[in-house]
Amino acid sequence: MYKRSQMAALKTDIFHGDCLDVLKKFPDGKFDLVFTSPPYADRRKHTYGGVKPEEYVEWFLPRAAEFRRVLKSSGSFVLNIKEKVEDGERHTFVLELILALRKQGWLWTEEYIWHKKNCHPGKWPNRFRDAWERCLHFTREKHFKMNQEAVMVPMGDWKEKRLRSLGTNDIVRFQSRVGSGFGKNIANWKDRERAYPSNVLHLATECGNKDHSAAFPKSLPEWFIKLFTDAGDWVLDPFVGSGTTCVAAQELGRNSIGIDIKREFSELAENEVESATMALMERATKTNGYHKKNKR
Amino acid sequence: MYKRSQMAALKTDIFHGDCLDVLKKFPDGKFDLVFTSPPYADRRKHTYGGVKPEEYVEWFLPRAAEFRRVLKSSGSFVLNIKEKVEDGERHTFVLELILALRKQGWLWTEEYIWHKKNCHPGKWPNRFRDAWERCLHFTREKHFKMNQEAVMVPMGDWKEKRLRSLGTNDIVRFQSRVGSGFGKNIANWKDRERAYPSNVLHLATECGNKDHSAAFPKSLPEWFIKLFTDAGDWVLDPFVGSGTTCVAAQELGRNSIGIDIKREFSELAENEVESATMALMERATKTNGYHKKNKR
DNA sequence: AGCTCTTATGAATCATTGA
DNA sequence: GTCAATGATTCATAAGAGC
Repeated sequence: MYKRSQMAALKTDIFHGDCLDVLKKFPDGKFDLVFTSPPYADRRKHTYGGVKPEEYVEWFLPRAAEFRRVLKSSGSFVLNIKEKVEDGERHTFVLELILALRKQGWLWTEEYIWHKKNCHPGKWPNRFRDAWERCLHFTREKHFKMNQEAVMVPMGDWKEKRLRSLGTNDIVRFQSRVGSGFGKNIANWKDRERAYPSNVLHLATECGNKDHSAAFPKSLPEWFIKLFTDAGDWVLDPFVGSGTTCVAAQELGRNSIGIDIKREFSELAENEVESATMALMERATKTNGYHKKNKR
Repeated sequence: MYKRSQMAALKTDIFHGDCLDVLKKFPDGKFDLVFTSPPYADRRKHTYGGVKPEEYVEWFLPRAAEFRRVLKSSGSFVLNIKEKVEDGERHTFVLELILALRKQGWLWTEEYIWHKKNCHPGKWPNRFRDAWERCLHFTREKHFKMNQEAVMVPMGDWKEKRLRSLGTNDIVRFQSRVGSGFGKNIANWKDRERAYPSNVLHLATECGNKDHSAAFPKSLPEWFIKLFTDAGDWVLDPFVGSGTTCVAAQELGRNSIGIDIKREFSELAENEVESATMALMERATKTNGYHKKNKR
């Protein structure tokens, strides 16, 4: 919850264009976190992104160099990505990208796993449903900003009391919450103890009744924003899509810049951010309502 | 549960030596599955395996060539591995290994994630607990043996509610199909109690009362043995350690060969297999007890 | 408010058909 | 023959409606 005065100071801007060009405007070391989910390599030319797997690394590297320039030395770069299947095999372009980014000077500090609890259904003779994506964590330096306490998870004495009455599915689900820090019921639990999460995040993909679709749920950037930035810091998403990262940043009191090459996306992102702003302000107004009324 | 006669026909052998040499004894295409968790690369020389990260790929490749030779063309090679942290960064030798194995002719069909539900505790300033490992799935051919039904899991509780009435969207989806698919499909769903798993495995690490610790729980090889072999097939673990893979294979009615270069391990594995055999036979004896008594 | 129940849909992949 | 489009298959979640 943020007061109006704080919100007013917050900046959230969406730019239309190729991040390679747009980022030229920004000074060195502006951002504390780059979080993004770039267009995945795709064999078909005319889909969004349309970068062929063979050319992906080459296409990505100059952009990554700009991310590196505008990132603070204490900052983090989190890349949400997953290789598709082509011709029955997993692509190797993500592996090659990791190797190439290291050559560019990035440290491959960690690989977080996003476990998609409700992955896409389907059945094939040679594989199961793909229920995970990589969240690659790169840094410029060995020492970087990390607020581990910000993503701690409440834990109850669930082992003794509840475990027996639950089915296996519930246990998995419970573990999921402990691992991720999300889930509505968590607020209701008595906060007896708090535990650090692991490097496996259990989040469902958002599949509400929205007319557009984000690549990832808001809770994904939320988690990394809380972990790698403080309030008032600057977050960048160079492939912002429908604006999810910027909305998350704004709601958490961080400044953010989003860039997208598709006009329909940058416009959509602006709308998303705007309506999120309205919602936040409304909440803030209600919270401060009594004072405001009296002052008038 | 297997009868004595079946068990008697089962072979489970442990060999001492470097798998590169030992495998020379075996003919081409003997095995249906190679499941293993090799010694991890380690900077410190005197630990088990003692292979340096820089030399890991070079060390692994000739052995992988032998695995490939002794594997049936319909077989699978599952490699449980995870890069350690060195100097604050994740090693890249696993990525390089995947690329090298593809060059050797393997197909990188899939990457399964083993989510370690109760992973090792610990706290570091720059990372969380590591709660996952890779299970890399390589094959020789695009079409290979896969018994998906053998690893199906109970469905979530959503099913009962869902099936009471079909949503309009379901109807639309069904209608998009040709002709009589509608009724057929409902029947499919109604009888379905079990669902196919995803490529994320939720298994706890074993923390039993044993005085030694296996690298992975028995349930890990069990899952892949059920998935990629039939009863009576042949399983190989070229770095068998304490024998977990062979025990799992035997209990599932598969023949198996285990190899380890450390004598203490190959001996331990033999003991493990032997006591597992005893346990199995005892169970079988009890099951068949009535007949046996009468026959005597 | 807090349940239960309904409904849409999601960075999927393979086999088949069509150009 | 190569490449692109379409259909078939499938599970779990959360928003929204109803009570």
